[in-house]
Amino acid sequence: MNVRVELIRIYECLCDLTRLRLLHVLGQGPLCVCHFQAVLREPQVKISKHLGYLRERGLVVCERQGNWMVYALPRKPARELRTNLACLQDCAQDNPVFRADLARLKKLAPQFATTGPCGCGVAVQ
Amino acid sequence: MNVRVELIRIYECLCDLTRLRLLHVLGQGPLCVCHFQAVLREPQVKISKHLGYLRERGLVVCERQGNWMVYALPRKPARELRTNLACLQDCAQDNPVFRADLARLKKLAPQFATTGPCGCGVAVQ
DNA sequence: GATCTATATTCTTTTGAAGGAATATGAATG
DNA sequence: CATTCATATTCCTTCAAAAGAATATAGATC
Repeated sequence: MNVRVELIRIYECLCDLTRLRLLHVLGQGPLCVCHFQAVLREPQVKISKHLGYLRERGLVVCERQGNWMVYALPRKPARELRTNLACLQDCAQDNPVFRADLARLKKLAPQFATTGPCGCGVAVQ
Repeated sequence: MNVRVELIRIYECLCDLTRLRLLHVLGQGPLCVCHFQAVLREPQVKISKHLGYLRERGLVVCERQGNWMVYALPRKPARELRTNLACLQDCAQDNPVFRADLARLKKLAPQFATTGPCGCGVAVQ
C-alpha cells in the first residue's frame, strides 16, 4: 500500500496552524507576503517558508509583481482541494484565531483598494 | 498565537494514510482490531498504534467486548470533526486505495452478520 | 491456574518538520 | 552601479512521528 495518496499531501499542509491561517486568509483573495506578516503577526521567515511549503505541494500559486510576491489559491483546484478548503472555511468561522486574522485583514483592507501598506497595490476582494 | 486550535488536532490525525484508511472504513460501522488488520492488510502493531493515536485525540472511541476491542466513530462528533469526516468520505470515493479497503470489508461482511472471522461477532452495518 | 487469543506497550532507529539567525536573491530606485 | 525593499534560502537545533521487533496485558478457555 505504498501508493501515494493525493489526499495525504493536502492534509499534511493543513496540519500546521500557520499554514491553516494562510489558507484561510487566502479565501478572501490574493495577498503578498508582507500583508500576511501584518495579518498573522508572524516573522517573515516563517510566513515565507510556509508559503513555499504550500506552493511546492500545489495548494497555492504565486506571481511576482515587481518587488512583491503575490500568493493566491489556484483558480481551478482539484475536487479534493476544493472540498477541503470549503471545509476549512466552514470550520474556521467560530474560531477566535481565524476571526482575529480576518479582523486585521479588514483593517488593512481600505488601504488595499488604492495601494497596500507595502505599496503592492493588491486589491483584496 | 499559541492558542491550541482544535482543528489542528483533527488534521494531524488525517495526515497519515493508515489513519485515513481506518477512519474511512469506520464510516461503515464499528470494527475490531483484527478486522482492521484483514481489511488494511497491515501488521497488528501498526493498526493498534494508529487506533491508539486516534483515540487519544478523540477521533474514535472504543469498547472492550471480551477479548476484542471494538472501535467506532464517536456518536455525537463535534461539528469540526463531523464536517471533516464527511469531507473524507467524499474525497475517498474515487481513490483506489480506499475502494480496495471497502471491497475487502464487503468480502468479510457476510460472515460478520453471524460471527466475524476472529469470532468477535461485530455486526457491520 | 496454565494457556491461548486479541490487543497494547516499550524500545530503538530513522526521518522529517518547525523555528530562528543569518545571508542571499532579485527587482526597483536614486 | 550602489542601495533599498520584499522575499527566499541556508544552516542549525530541537522535537515528534513512524515503523518494526520484542514483550506485556487482559480476558476467555480448558
